[in-house]
This record gives sequence, structure tokens and C-alpha cells, in this order.
Amino acid sequence: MKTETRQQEIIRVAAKLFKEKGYSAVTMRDLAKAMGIKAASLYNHINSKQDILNTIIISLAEEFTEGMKQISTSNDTCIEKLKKIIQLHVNISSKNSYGMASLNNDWMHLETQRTYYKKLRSDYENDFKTILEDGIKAGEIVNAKPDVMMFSILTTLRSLYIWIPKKEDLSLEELTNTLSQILIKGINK
Amino acid sequence: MKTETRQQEIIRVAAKLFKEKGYSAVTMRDLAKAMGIKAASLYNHINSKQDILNTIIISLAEEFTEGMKQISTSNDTCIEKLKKIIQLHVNISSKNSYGMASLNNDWMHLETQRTYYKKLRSDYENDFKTILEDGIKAGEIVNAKPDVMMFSILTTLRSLYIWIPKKEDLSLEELTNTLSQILIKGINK
DNA sequence: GTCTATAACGCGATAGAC
DNA sequence: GTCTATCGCGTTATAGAC
Repeated sequence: MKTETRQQEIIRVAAKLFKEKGYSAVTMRDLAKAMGIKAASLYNHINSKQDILNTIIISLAEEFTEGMKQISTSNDTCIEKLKKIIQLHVNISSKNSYGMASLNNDWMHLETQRTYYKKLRSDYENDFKTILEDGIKAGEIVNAKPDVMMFSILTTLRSLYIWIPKKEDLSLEELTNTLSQILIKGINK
Repeated sequence: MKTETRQQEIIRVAAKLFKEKGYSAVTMRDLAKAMGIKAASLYNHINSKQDILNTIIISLAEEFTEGMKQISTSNDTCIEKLKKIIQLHVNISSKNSYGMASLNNDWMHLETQRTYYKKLRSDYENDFKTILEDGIKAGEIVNAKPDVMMFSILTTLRSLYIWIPKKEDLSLEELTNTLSQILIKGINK
């Protein structure tokens, strides 16, 4: 286990608080109390509350960008790519469910980095949609609106962070498989 | 068109601001500016910021409860019930996408009504799960984990408020049908 | 590296004039 | 019904002691 710097500890504890109450509702005094120090002392390790949010969100967004890059440029079939995307979301969401909450709910509170975040997200969605469109052309998936398909799958994957911590009995592999089944083949018998 | 009271107007404008920035990040001064009056004047029409949130969330939660009650007690098949649930979410989300944002993201900031809200939500999810379990028993839907199926469908439906306002070209009926197809039969060909 | 003290400001909410 | 002025408190952030 790597030793965690005090700065990393603050960011980790902040992410947990942000998940519970949202960025705006968490005060620096809340964070300091959770760390067992005074609010003023936080500023020996971090520059600002805003910087904490930047670190949490941008590192996660770049992790998704990197994962999507590898998946979209592979030679897999559309269905295989989709399964890998599902796996990507399950893995990141299980490793960092606190950060995922900020990514999903608090990105609008980014200041200097909001534009950059929105570009990463938009690129990700475009890659996703291209995979679906290629799958339709190749006859792998049904010819329905790619927008609606992407919306449906992606919102489910984006909400995994809420759900994964409650289901510790379910292994990640099992969850990935079940989700793949449901999202791709539906629930109809 | 019904005439809107000043109070209703404040709640409507507040819901819009809450959707953009979240409950905690919206100040009474923000709300007053959006209304074209001073913050103090708001209190002639509403009791508190918290009361605005209560009204937005509880009325919506009760609307879902009422809809689910009619669906779950009907004699429809499981698949028909699911389609009606999808329709319920599409209808409410299109009528009130601002309020849906608060319902999804700001319920944790409820004070006196949080327990009541959580009961309504929990009852809703139990009814949903029962419908799925009955569908499995009846052989209508696949024998996968009802939790995962419900999570997948419900998170998609709960995120509709983000998506519907961006797709004004798509009719609600068309959206309901496409979503039903995708959520029930999957995207696999 | 953490503390106390403090600055400068914005917050929700209220009182009272008009 | 809206205003100005204000209350008590929370906010981010900094300065300086230890």
C-alpha cells in the first residue's frame, strides 16, 4: 500500500463529503473537522476548495478518456467494445465511487476547468455514438436511434457509483456480466 | 392557461435555478434577482428556502407514487406495466424537468421531509421490483437479478430530465416507444 | 505542519418605513 | 408588496505564533 500524502488524504476525505452533500453544501470547516484539524490548516496542503474539485473531476474524466481511446481504436466488434465500456465504468466506479459523485453532480461548479471537462465529456459521447453507429451499419445491433441507445446505456453506467457500494456481495465480474446482458439483450424473454 | 400566483412563479423560477446549480449553490439573492425583486421581498410569498425545496420535491414524489399505485394494481401484464412506468417518467419529466433535477439531486437537503421522501422512494422501488419478480415468475422476462434490472431501467428513467429538453424534435410518444424497445428488448439484433 | 486570530465578505432571514 | 438596513452566522483565505 502506497503511503498517502496529506494532500491526497484531504482530497479523498473531501470526495466522500462531496458525495454525501454535494460540493456547494460542504464547507471548509466540515472538511477540516473530518480531517481532525482547523480549517486554516487545510491551506498548508491545498490551494483552494475549487482546486480539490478540479483534481477529483479532471483526473477521473481523463481516466475515462484514456479508456475510451483504447476501446474505440481496437479491432473488436461493436458488441465487444460495448462490453469493454461497461467494464471500464464498473471498474472506475468501484475504485472511486466518491469521485464519481462529483464527476456526475458537481462538474458545473468547476470554474477554470469547466470548458475542458465539457470537451472531454463531449468527445467521449461522440466516440460512444460512433461505436453504436458502426454497429448498426455492421448489422450487429438494431437500427434504433443511436442517441436514445447511448443515453439509456450511458446514464445507467454513470449512476453505478450510487449502486455499487450498496451491493458488496456482488462481484465486479458478475455485475459486469449481468449488466452486459441486460443493457445489450434487454430483459425480454 | 391558468393564472400563476406569485408564489408559484417563485417556485418555478427556483426550480430552474436549482437545476442549473443545485439547491445549496443558489442563494435567495440569486432567486430574487431572477424574479426582479429584492431578496427580502421573497418572504412575502414563501416561508423559507427550505419550504421551496419541500414543495418542489414532495409534490413530484407524490405524483410518482400515485402513478405507480395505479400501474401496480392494474391487471396488465408485467411488460405492459413496464411500458406504463416508462410513459409515467417521460410524461412527468417532460412537464417538469426543472423539478426532476431537484428530486434527483437535492433530496438530501430536505430537512423535515427527508424521511417521508425516502419512504415514498423506497415504496416506489419495492413496487417496481415486485413487478419484475412477478414477470420472472410468469416467464415474461428473463431470470436475471431483479435488482440489477430495476437499477438499470430506473436510472435511465430518472435521468430523462437532463435529456428531454435537448431533444425537442423527438415527440414524447416516439421517445416512449423507442425507450420501451431499448429497455425491454435491448439493442442486440 | 498545525495552531489561533482575524479580515472581508456573502449567507438566510427579519424589522420596519413607505 | 417592495424597499433599505441590519442581525447573526458561515464563508474562503491569510498572518503570525509555536
